Amino acid sequence: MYTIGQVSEMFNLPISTLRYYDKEGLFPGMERQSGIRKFSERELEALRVIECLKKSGLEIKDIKQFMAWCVEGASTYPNRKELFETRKSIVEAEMMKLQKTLDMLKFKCWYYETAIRDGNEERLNEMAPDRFPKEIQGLYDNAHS
Amino acid sequence: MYTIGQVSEMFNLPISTLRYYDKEGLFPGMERQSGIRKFSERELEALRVIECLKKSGLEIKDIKQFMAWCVEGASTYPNRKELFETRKSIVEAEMMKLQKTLDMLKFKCWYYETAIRDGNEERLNEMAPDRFPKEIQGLYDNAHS
DNA sequence: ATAATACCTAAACCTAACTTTATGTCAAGG
DNA sequence: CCTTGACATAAAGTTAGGTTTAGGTATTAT
Repeated sequence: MYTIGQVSEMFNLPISTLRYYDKEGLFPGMERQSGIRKFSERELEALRVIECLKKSGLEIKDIKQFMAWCVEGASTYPNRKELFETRKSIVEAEMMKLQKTLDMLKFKCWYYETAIRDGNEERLNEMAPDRFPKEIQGLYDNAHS
Repeated sequence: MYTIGQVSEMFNLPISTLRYYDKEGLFPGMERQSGIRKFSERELEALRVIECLKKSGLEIKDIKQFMAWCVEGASTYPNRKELFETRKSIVEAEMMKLQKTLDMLKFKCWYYETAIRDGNEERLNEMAPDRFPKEIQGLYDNAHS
């Protein structure tokens, strides 16, 4: 059993955030001893799931729904599975977008390295994309597709 | 030359967003004809960079700074290059975090598939992580590291 | 000529996810 | 005893990144 302060340290989250999560119903049925929250292993796992679902773009109110399903029991397994399948697809799509972003950033790094070497952007701006070095062309194409 | 409505369609961005970006100084020196914005190829490329930098987590005010550097000329090439290098590192770190998130989501998909087959979570909850199927163990380890 | 469109501005409004503030309880140490 | 530190609550405040509203201008179609 952990106090809010210990959990705050363990997860590197402000105490105010943990209290906010609790208020929003993200720890249904958390124990208390004379008003003081007692975080058990169940709440720590909840917190891991919260961080995962948040990162996947899920809103607090929908995380609350998931936690409510967990309390409801075996009948909600399909709901929970579908939720994770959906978040998985969303994160996969997000990673592809981020890869494009990354390719654009790498292209721009090359662009400015070249501009610094040249002292200006004239040569770059007159260069057709198919005259870029081959690996840069790949970045450029992916970033602009 | 394009009107704000055309650019809105091309980039699938609300007109209000384009005007907001302009107000925030993200299109320095954009042309106007009797008050009406004229988006040139320069602004379209700016917009591509804006979307890229936004996705990398950069704030509007810092994107404005970058646009100001572009106006300033060749002396700011090093600043611009460093900005892109930094964003690149940040996006790379972000992708690793997202990969962990994804592994957690995949693990949970397997978990609920199994729970549905078993009808309950008892067997799962008594199973030590090293008894998970091999590919699931990999996901679990990465997600919990 | 009038009505629909597409543009313009300034300023108010919105939302999620926290964070801060003000106030209070309680246990342990000096 | 009294101060310090960790906990508690309710309610107000914050922030970024837009969006909406209210009011106006200018061009085009009927």
